[in-house]
Amino acid sequence: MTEPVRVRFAPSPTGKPHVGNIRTAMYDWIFARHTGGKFILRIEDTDVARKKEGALEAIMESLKWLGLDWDEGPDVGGDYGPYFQSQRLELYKAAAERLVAQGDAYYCYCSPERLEALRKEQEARKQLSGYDRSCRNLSPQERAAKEAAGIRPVVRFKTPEQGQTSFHDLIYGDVVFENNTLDDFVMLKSDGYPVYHLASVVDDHAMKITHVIRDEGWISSVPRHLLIYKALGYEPPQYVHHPVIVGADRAKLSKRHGAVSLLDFRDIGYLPETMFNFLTLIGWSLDDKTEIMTREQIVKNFSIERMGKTGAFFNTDKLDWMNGVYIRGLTVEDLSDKLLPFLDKYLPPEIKRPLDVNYVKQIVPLIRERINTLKDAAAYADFFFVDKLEHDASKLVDKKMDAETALTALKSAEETLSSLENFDRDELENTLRPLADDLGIKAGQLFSVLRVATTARDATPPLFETMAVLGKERCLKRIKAAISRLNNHRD
RNA sequence: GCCCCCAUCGUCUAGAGGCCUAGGACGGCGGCCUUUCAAGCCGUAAACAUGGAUUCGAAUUCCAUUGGGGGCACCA
Repeated sequence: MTEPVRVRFAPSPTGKPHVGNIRTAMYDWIFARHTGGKFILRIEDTDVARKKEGALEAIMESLKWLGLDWDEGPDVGGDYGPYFQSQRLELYKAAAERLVAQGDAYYCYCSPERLEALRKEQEARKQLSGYDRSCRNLSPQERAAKEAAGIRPVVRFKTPEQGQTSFHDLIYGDVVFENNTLDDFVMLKSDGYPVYHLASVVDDHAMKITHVIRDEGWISSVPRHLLIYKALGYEPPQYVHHPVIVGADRAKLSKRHGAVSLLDFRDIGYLPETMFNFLTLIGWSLDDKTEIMTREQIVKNFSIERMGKTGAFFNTDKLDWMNGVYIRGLTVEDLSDKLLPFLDKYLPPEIKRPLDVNYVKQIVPLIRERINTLKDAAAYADFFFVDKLEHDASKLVDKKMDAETALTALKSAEETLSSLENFDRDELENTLRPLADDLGIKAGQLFSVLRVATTARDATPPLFETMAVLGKERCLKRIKAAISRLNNHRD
């Protein structure tokens, strides 16, 4: 019988998680849900210096926004807590001391200065090879002297100098390392905090983690982990390393690649379902054609075997397209609700708040297939809200028309429209098409002038619908304004 | 310098020896629809890094080379 799957997302609280970090969490979560296992959130806060205020909140917020709920973690607890490594220091210390007692580790009293000098020298010789093991065989007397001098030691692992360490990665396959390419790495710092290698091994074992899913960059530290597992007599987990997301320069994604935090995408108006779908598709595919998938479909069909091993670029063009697909799939009600806070935030400040929900609902069908992010709506639809339009005289006069004709058209339109009773889409069309005939111009020409007059734009949703939503009063006012603008311009 | 990983259209990918004159998607280009802009639909250009080897047959296997990425911290 196989044990139930337990996977963990183990971020260190150093900032807002970017899409690469979060994709790892997604694979964890999807795999857990797919197998009916548990998804655990563990905070690796063992580096006091790098810890950032608000990072924990940002991590949880990111996960929640994407719908990645955790079964055990800092806030919800669980049988294997605590879930902050800073609260598990005794465990790491005990493990380290045990390894020292067993002869698999030793105390090292080398000063940071000495290590720094050593590294410098190795770099100069182009022979980086790690710690020189000078404390590996200190005599009891030597050690006592160092202790007496008040030096707080670190604990280093006694890496075998021969043999090899290998493992089978579920994505990358078999990987072999020569032990003599590894050094005696630090497990426990002098401040009593563990280093990642020790802490993650101790915790993964204590928390009964079955699969370690993390990015490819960790492959090179697996042998260290394996060595610790072996010394401690623990069974190692299955390893699942996945490729990273890269920036435009093909280097691993990081802060310097711009706005890549997941929460930034939320704030620009990408939908969580878009991000979920899109991010899984970087590095995983269902088949040779399926791209738009619900969370349920992904969970149901997910498999590690179908994950790739090549680093991938985060293509925002495709993301925009996909977000558009999801936006168009929303009901008017739903999209209106989602749009409201974005309109509120990004529409010009002089527009009266609160915005009229029912008015927004009328606008939504007109802009739905014209926006790719929720934020786009404000810039696209502001003419529905602003009070005074700034007409561009050159736009008012269509290329195929002179100012005189445009003016005449606007005046006739104003006169005709003012007598309309319903001012709905059909009535507008039934009135304006014949009007173009009467004026002796093409329908398109008339529509063009009216479009600019009523919206100050040359690209808008369909004219009749737009005018109907704007309403008779507002349209007539704007047409009048356009007429006087043209008059002034002519003089 | 040493170690590890990777390599199909511009991008994300399908492809696990013959189904590949390499499929899909985004983006590009052309067209249709059309009152503008979109959306939608149709079409089109575009890739197996290179060299060997194995095989009747290789994008698929093996070995080099080249290129890219990562690691070699009292960071994770």
